[in-house]
This record gives sequence, C-alpha cells and structure tokens, in this order.
Amino acid sequence: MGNADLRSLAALSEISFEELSGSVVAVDAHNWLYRYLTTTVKFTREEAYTTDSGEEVANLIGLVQGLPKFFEHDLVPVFVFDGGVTDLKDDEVAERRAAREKAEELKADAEERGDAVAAARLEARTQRLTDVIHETTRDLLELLDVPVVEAPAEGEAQASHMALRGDVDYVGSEDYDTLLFGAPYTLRQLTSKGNPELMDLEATLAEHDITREQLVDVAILCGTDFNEGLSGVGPKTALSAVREHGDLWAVLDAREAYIENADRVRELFLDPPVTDDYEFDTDISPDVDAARAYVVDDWGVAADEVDRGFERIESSLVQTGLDEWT
DNA sequence: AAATCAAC
DNA sequence: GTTGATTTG
Repeated sequence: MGNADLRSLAALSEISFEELSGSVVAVDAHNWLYRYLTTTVKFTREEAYTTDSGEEVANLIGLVQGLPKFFEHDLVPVFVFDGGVTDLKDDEVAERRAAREKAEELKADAEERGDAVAAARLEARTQRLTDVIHETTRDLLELLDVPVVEAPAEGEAQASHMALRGDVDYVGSEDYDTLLFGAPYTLRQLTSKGNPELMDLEATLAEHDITREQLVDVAILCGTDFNEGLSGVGPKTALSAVREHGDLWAVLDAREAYIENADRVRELFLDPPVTDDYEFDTDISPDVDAARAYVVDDWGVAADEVDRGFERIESSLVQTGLDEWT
C-alpha cells in the first residue's frame, strides 16, 4: 500500500527565497502540522512540547518556529484546513487507527522494558492531530493574522485548486499529490534549511510526454493514499505502461489486473471536491504580543521555546515596514 | 522522512 | 526496477 513514489518522475528544481519574495503560498495545514509534529519536534526533546498540565503544544511551538521563515522572506502563507474525510479514505483511516493502536501497544511494552528510546520512536507513530491541536493552531494563526481557508475535503486538493485559479502563487507541500490535483507549482522544503525546491507540473508532464490524466493513472497504478497499487509496479513500470497503452483502463486490461475503486480515485484527483467560496487578505498585520501571550500565558509554553521565533516575526515586520518606505 | 543498500 | 530494512537527521 502507501503513497505513489512520484519523486523520480517529478520535475524539481531549486529556487531561492529572493525569487519567491512577495508570493502567496497555500499550505495544507494538516500536512504541515503532521510533518512538524512527527519530525522536527517529537524526536529529541519531547518534554519541551508538553506543558506541566500535560497539554500537547508542539503545534504552537512548531508554528512559532516555522512561520518566521515566511515572514522574513516576504511570503504570505494561507493555511488550508481539511474538511470532512473522503469516504474513500475510510479504509485508510481505519488502517491508520489500527496502526496507531498497534504502535501504542508496542510503546507500552517498550516502556515496561524501560526502553525509552524505542518508546520515544513509537510515540511518533501514535501521534495524531487532536481537536485541541486544530483549534489552538487556528487561534494562533488568527492572532498572527495568517489567512485560513476551510476545504470541503482534502486540503491539498483545495490548495491546488486555489493555485489553479491563480488566487495563490504556489502550493506549499512535501507531497507529490499536488501534482495529481493539478497544482501548477508546488514549493517543497519551505521550512528546512537551504533553498526551497520548486515542483513544476507542466514540466513534469512535458518531460514524460503525458497528460495530467495519464500522470494520475501512473500514480494509481503504483498506489496512492486512496488505493493499493499493483504489486511489482513502481513509477517506471507504470509510466511506460501508461505510455504504451494510453490510459489506466487499457493498462489494467492488458495486464488483466483490477484496482478497487480505481474510477473513483481517478475522479478524486481529477475533479476533487473543492470550493470557490473563500476569501483572504494577504496584507497581514500580526499581533505578536497577543500571540506570545496566548502561547506562553494561556497554554503554558516555556517562554524560551518561542522567544526567538516571536523575535524573528517581530523584526521581519519592521523590515517589511521599512521596505515600503524605501 | 530521505537516502542508501540488499534481495528478489 | 521494486521492495523492505536500515540508518541518520
């Protein structure tokens, strides 16, 4: 199962923050938080991200540490929140729940053995995005005046739709799904060190001389979040098969194979539930003091975890303010 | 989570 | 080329 490994097919290139200055980037909130919670935050210093009262605040710290990158480079993030779960994804959700429960069991075992390292690793797997995390994330974004859009379903699909309509310049994501959802340009590694990476849909299609429909077919053949791919079929095999036979159905026919829900998965990528009913203002003026008070006073985050982040946000605001006068 | 490596 | 395990960040 699992995700299509489209990396080897994607047209990627480096891009500098200078070139991106002034752009608006739609970020899938779920993905952004999930990645942040499971990688940067959880591994080493788990204690720091849980308050004395036992509240999970890693998301708040993650935002305060991650957002300055946007502000400092004059990039405006628009956070897109997931709507209801697609029914197709029920399987996936159930699977994740099972995986989580399993991980929780293993973690309990590890703790019993006194194996702290193993327990910490497993903790990452038990991680989930709770309602509290979603709500506090929204609250903090609001205080920082960061635009938020509600997706009817998949955040990635909505973000891609907004990019297709030209309402944002880029989608910010680490996933390759945005290619399938039709996002013209996706930015990767926006919060890591070094330059971001630009993923170009048109260049990807041109490079392999295929259409977006065919790219979706390739992905379905290798497996996506929504369907099991054919075993033994990876990106290379899928690509040449689609190029040879034309589309998914012809490939399945030729290989006498069957993929559950293939038609619906295809539809989901090519014509996902999205909305034009959104509105946001990219001229943002964060209330840094209120944000700091919210994080430190209301939620009990240690001040030294967020001081630097808030300082960076503050000084980036001064900077852009000056730019307007020069 | 990405890169590398071994096995099929 | 694909997959699974492994390591490192």
